[in-house]
Amino acid sequence: MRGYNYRTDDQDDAFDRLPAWESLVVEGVGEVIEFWGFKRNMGRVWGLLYLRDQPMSAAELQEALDLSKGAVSMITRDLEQWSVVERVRPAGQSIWHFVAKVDFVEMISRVLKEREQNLVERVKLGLADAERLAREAKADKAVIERIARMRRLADFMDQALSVFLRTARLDVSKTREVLK
Amino acid sequence: MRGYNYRTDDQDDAFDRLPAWESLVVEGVGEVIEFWGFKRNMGRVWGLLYLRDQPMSAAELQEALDLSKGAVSMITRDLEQWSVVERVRPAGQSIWHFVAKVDFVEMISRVLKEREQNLVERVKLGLADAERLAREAKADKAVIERIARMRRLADFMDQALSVFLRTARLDVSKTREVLK
DNA sequence: CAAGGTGTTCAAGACACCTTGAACTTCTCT
DNA sequence: AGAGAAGTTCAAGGTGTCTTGAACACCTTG
Repeated sequence: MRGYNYRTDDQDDAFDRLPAWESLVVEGVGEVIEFWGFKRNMGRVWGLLYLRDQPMSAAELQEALDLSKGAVSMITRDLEQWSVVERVRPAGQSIWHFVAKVDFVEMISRVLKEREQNLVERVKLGLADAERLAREAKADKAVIERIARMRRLADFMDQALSVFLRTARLDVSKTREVLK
Repeated sequence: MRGYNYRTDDQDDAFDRLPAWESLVVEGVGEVIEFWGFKRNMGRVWGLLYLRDQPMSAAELQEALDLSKGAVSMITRDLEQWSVVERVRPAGQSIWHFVAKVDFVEMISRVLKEREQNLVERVKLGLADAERLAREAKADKAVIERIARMRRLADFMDQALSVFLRTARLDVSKTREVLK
């Protein structure tokens, strides 16, 4: 998988700033998140916030995860938009802090579904057009049939993913709050 | 999603070389394949071979899909390795031709499963280490519990994907050969 | 086995995506 | 309202991945 990791000023990386177990968790979540098509650092930030279970400021995140100021700003904004992180202001503090929310599987589901639906929709329309055009052009009957079969395959893809997402959510909620 | 598309010598692209319906199918398959993490051109090649349902030479593929010679060689090799394309030599021909095989969903399943299993395995090991280290370091009990919960989440991910893949294969085989 | 075409490899290049860091904006407190 | 800190934006640069194209290796046929 692809992985970006700038800011490796020699051995001055995250492994030196965090207890070993925190590094392991943070990097693990980062990889999983990346697998699902998000930015690795979104996972790292969420992971640390979840593990610590206490509000952290942008500066603290920047230090702990060895990110730039800008990166922290953008990543927290993303996480907030996906509502897996919340921005809070502890009593008597003027600085925003972040806390992890736990509807994490929700986020993956939502995005995956959305991305996949856009795609399948588009492809299905394309295949419908293709079928029509092939008919108009009096293409071979077998060709038209194969296009029709592909449309069916697209439907299956859709269904299978729905089942997957339903299962994922179910599994997670079944055990009464895996996280938190 | 990412998409590469070199070799766009002005309007000299694939849309001019193929009947419109073929372009639609080819590009559609390309997009779907890309969604699943493969190279777009793998999908385009397989799509055309499937649609045409007749052996095509490397030169024909190159011309039809506007690829370079090297690209055709590498892509067909990939597809062959995933056994979704077969290399044949029509009677009395010295040139290799390619034909589409139909275990396409199989390919996606196999690869997805493999990729995901590698990842989950690695992450689970990491989380196990993390838990051990946290214990040894006498970290807060709640922290340890949260790490344990994450391990459970990883298991769920595993299961959910298994269900997805099983469903996909089932759906496809249930209807007796969607493709072909 | 020699010539010419067919097929493969791989370094260089192209592209999309991510991150940086400094300029800029907004906020907070006095 | 002003100073300084907190937070955001975005052009420039970095990184990984895919493609190109030419050099090379391999066939095949006469």
